[in-house]
Amino acid sequence: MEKEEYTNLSERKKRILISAVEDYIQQASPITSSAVQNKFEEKISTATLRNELNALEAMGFLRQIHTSGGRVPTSKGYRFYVNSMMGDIPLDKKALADIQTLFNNRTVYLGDIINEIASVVSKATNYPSVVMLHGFEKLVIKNIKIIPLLTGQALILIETNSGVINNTMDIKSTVVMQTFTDASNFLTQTFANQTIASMIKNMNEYKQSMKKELLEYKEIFDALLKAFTGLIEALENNSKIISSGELKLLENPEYTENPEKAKKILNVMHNSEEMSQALKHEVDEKSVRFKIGSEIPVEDLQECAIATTDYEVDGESIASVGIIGPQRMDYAKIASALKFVVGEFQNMKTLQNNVNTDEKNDND
Amino acid sequence: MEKEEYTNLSERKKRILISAVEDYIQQASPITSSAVQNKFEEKISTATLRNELNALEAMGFLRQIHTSGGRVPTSKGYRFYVNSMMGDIPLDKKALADIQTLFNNRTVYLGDIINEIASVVSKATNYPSVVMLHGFEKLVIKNIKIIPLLTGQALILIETNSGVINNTMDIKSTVVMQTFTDASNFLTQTFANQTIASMIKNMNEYKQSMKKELLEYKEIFDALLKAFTGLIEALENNSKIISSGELKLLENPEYTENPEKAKKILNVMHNSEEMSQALKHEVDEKSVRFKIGSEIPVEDLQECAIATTDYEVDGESIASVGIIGPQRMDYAKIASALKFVVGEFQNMKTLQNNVNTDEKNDND
DNA sequence: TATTAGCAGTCTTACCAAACGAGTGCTAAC
DNA sequence: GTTAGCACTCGTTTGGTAAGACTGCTAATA
Repeated sequence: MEKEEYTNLSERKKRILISAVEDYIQQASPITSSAVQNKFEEKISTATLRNELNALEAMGFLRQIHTSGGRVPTSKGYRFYVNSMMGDIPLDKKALADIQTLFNNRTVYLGDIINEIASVVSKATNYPSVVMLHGFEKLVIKNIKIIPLLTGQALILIETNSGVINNTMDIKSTVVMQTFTDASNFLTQTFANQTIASMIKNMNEYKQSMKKELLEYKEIFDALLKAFTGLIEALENNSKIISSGELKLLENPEYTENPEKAKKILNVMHNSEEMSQALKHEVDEKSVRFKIGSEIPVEDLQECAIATTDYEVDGESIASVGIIGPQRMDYAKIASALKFVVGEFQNMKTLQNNVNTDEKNDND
Repeated sequence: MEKEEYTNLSERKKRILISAVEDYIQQASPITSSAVQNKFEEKISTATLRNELNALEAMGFLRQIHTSGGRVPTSKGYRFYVNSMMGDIPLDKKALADIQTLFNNRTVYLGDIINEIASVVSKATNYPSVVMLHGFEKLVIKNIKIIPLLTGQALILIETNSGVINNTMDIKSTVVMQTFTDASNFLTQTFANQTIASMIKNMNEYKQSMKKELLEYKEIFDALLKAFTGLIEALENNSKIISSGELKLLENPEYTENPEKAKKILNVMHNSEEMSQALKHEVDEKSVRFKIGSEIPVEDLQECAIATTDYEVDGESIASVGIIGPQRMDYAKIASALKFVVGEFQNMKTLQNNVNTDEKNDND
């Protein structure tokens, strides 16, 4: 349907529309016929441009706020611009080099990695970023270690194919050290190369059919199970949104002039229900996807645009990574930055996993 | 000097000033003679109040923006109010109960604890919070564990008297498992009950004088030393500010009407040099300290007020915890919330440390 | 001497009208 | 199909006025 409408557009109309949208993205003030004239490569009068802009408005790509005030792109206008740009993503070497300085690749914990993704994405795009972990259970377990602390707690470390997950459990002081080592080995042997989801599913079964000599692990199993179901519940309920750079919204005139709008958006950003709606997308081939204005199924974001991509590990999507900004955003730059940053994180993980992925388990 | 000036104030002037400041804190609009009249317990005419307010203005406690527009407290006015209030901090049971729901006491890592303090303080006070770690090296080491991961890195876990510090180091794949266990035990035996500072100082010496049979630890020592000096440098340079709830600034009319001001403040909040200046204070007995307006030695914060307190472990101040807001803030409520929240964190730590602090080291 | 009523003076805010100007739509000519 | 030119629209700025909120001051009062 979109495609058909676009065929109505003459080549020149297309170029004019692109010029117009680009002008608005840069200037943040309504597009006038003379502004387009300055930007446009061919010699063409403002009167002709007015005719063309008028036609584009009639087709729904542009919109006038008031008669004498220039035009502004509609969501449809931005959508056309984005579709026409998506082929050639500019990879500005200088910019990529700048982004590279933002990385800190000493993180091993999944939580830290997610935070770091959010932080780097926001810095690289200059917009608030959001990361939602949705594929936590799909992570593949590589190694499990239970490490007792002096405080009466124990640290549960689960190495996965995407970083280390950690949680704590309370322990009885009667449990002796050897038990933890044995339990770690047993857990690793039992669950290695399973997903978190299947570990949780199987753990109950194992516990039932447990032989006598392993009964001492029961306490640990129980605590572990509790810790993990708790973690997953927490992720599914509230805390699964990680965001960064909220303040960058205030760098854009549309929000400094109207802080109420910014507040609304930032509120939605912390509502996991709505953000989940906003970030959701059909499976398709594109690595970076845009939702523009009315395309976003969340009331308070319909004046915004959202760019999203997936953080994938071993081909599985673990998290959605996105940024939120005004519709007037630099789509090309954002697409390339987002793609690059998330790609780098994926590469980092892949490299690390290859280091000694086939080394045998060594918990003792 | 302050005290002397205050003695010039009649009892009634003091009460009027307190009424006036309170009114402004609640209403956020200039104090008028009739507003004070409504608030004031005694029957007193607006004309008399005008005389009194005029006198208070002459003494520098209040200030008029323009002739016909009511008055606003000066920094000195707020200071008087704060000093006169500091005796009786109200402990609203309901509010404290609300705050208590914000705690999540399953954190074991120092970094997470610091983040959590920032987060809870901000939620409890409704202002942006800042935590600066300044006493990292004063932490006392309890236990050291080096845990190899499958990715060719090793996790360094240092249990201290205030949570676990973690860092990573790269390892050669030739190092065998037993070495890590032995090294952990050796490190713990060597450095337990020393501070981080003295560990770093002594580590080099130990390395020099190391016996032959311990030479295999050298690699680990080197990596460890590198990891730790790196961590400390990072803390001392840039990343030592943890903040939370920046957006809450926009809930106050002084900043929604003037987002530029908010941006300025938020910028300063991420400048460790300036924040360090702003949070610094003389050693004194007070648990919560206020700096008001001109008392803050940072240009861009001179329209603000800052409340700070120390996060202490075993009597040593580890971090400064503070909030930033307009001078028109609810000082009493903030003092009690800040004191309560940080106090709870301190208690939590103390309890945990007491659980099995005298249990012997158990790394194998 | 302290308090108060009353009033004049000051300054802000709201409102309105006029002038301005940026930008459009339309028409007529090319 | 393109363009120059002009009338028109509508937001923005400016200036000027009226209303309202407070204050400072003065003079009367207890």
